[in-house]
Amino acid sequence: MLDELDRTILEILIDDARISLKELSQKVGLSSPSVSERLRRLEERKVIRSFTVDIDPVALGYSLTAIVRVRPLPGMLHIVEKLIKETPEITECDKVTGDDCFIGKLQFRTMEQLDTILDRLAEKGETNTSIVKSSPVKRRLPPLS
Amino acid sequence: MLDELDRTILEILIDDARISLKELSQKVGLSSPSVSERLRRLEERKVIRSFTVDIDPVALGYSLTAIVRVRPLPGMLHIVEKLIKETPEITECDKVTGDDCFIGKLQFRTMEQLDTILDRLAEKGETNTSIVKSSPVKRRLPPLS
DNA sequence: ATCGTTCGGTCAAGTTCGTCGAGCATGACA
DNA sequence: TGTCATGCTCGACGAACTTGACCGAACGAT
Repeated sequence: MLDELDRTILEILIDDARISLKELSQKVGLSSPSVSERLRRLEERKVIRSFTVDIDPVALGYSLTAIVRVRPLPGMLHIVEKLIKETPEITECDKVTGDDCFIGKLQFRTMEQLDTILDRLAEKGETNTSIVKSSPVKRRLPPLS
Repeated sequence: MLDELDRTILEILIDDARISLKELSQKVGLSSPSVSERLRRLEERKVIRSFTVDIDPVALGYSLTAIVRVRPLPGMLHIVEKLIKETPEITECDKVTGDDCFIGKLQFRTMEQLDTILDRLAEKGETNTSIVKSSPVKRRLPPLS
């Protein structure tokens, strides 16, 4: 499915997606056309979803993060889902099993802003909010094995 | 702090971090040395944390995701934190205010694997697990404004 | 066993790209 | 008004990428 070379390539790209093909090919011990072709195939197979940039929310002024669980009031499920999608400060949200229906991450600048956003949600469901104090595990990949 | 051009550059890079300087500079209407310099400064200022690649966990065999909340037993906080960090299937984890102390995301292949991981955690704290059914909001950035 | 095909790989060429230095426009300020 | 800092463009040169031709190993069918 993914051979040793592919894994090496991915690990290098996770750290620096803008590395040149030449340097990348030297690190993995292949020629640059070969690596180029492997990259093409990894993208084609959707192993690589995209090359992107990791931006620090703090640098954008979003110095606070919260995790919000939402349990929509009866009949409100679709309205809540729409509201969540339309709230740009909610930067990710999953629909889950269990009592809570949605669990989302919220980036915000001030408590006042948090309050405003939660007020809107609270009209349509029960919310439960936790402020993030630190992130012991930063986003990482599970083992590539 | 971040002018219009910087925002445009970032938006383009979010979609394609491997775009050439030349093409990027054409899109933003600057010369390539200028864009190169802006990129350098965005990295220097840590607005850009890194260029990376977005890999589909499903392509790695991790077809299931769960969100786990953990409330360590008295005295177990540091042990739980260590355990979480050492569990590679936990791909992100925040320490939060409220009843739960940790909220993490878990990628796994089979229910059996989930069970094994949760068993280990349950020795040291109370856990509450929700299986992800869908992701209405995929990872995105808050407004760059 | 041998032939043909496919799948990765290399190499070399031509082209494209990035970087560097020089020079120019603008605005802040003594 | 002169000076300086900043941020830009331009052009040239060296570096990197893409493309096409070719090679060899693995493998299935005859």
